[in-house]
Amino acid sequence: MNKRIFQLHADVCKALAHAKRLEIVHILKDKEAAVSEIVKQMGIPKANVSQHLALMRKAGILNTRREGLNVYYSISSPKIAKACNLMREVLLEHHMKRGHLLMDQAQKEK
Amino acid sequence: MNKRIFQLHADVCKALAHAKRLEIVHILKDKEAAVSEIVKQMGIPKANVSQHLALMRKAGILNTRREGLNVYYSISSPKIAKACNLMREVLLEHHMKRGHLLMDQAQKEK
DNA sequence: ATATTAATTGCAATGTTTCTAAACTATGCA
DNA sequence: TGCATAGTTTAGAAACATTGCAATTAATAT
Repeated sequence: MNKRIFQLHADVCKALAHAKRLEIVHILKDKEAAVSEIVKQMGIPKANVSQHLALMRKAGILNTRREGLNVYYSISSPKIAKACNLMREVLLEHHMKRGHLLMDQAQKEK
Repeated sequence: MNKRIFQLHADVCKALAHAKRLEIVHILKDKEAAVSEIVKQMGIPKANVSQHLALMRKAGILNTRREGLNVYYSISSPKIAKACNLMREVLLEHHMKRGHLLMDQAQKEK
């Protein structure tokens, strides 16, 4: 196995390895959205959203298209959504097994 | 959608987001291996391998078992291997499409 | 031209990750 | 016990990532 492939693969993983970016992927999972729409749904500064979008675009995860004032982002491959779902299943398996009841923990915060 | 789930998901992604860790996952993909076996295959310091293994174990990606002097690591869920394969396909699609011929680049190095 | 709205970029501050080297723990055996 | 082998942990330095804020670019309309 070629070590360069592991590095490229790691770059894709890194691009997904952030809660806000996974939230963006979730927002885009079945329809494109303009930056301002994503900002509205996430409630964080536009500059920060833009930075995360640029990073994922650079990693080949998102595509972009301008229409007038708006820039629309979309997921570039359905396989990314599938990979995300598989990983979510893994984490649910593990955290449920260990008695980490996600819903209970969720109630302790914002 | 609960924001905590995105954080947990990001934690799993982070645990995979490193070339050496993906190489370890590849080594373990269909059989367990002792630390010294992984060290031999990778050619990097044992302490460093141990750190990466501990990180993935903490993230729930690897399981561990001691037998005498040796500690054997294995992948805890086949879904992780599947998720890795999907992601690898995505990266191959994207890099091939763009004329980044991986094999050519590979010949320039070790 | 100027103004307006949408989005991106540069930069500094802060926090996180990775690595090496050395110290340490665990097991087995003479 | 003492010693060797296998693994882990710690400490500290360097590299990298994240964020907010201000400045900037882009498109459009007046």
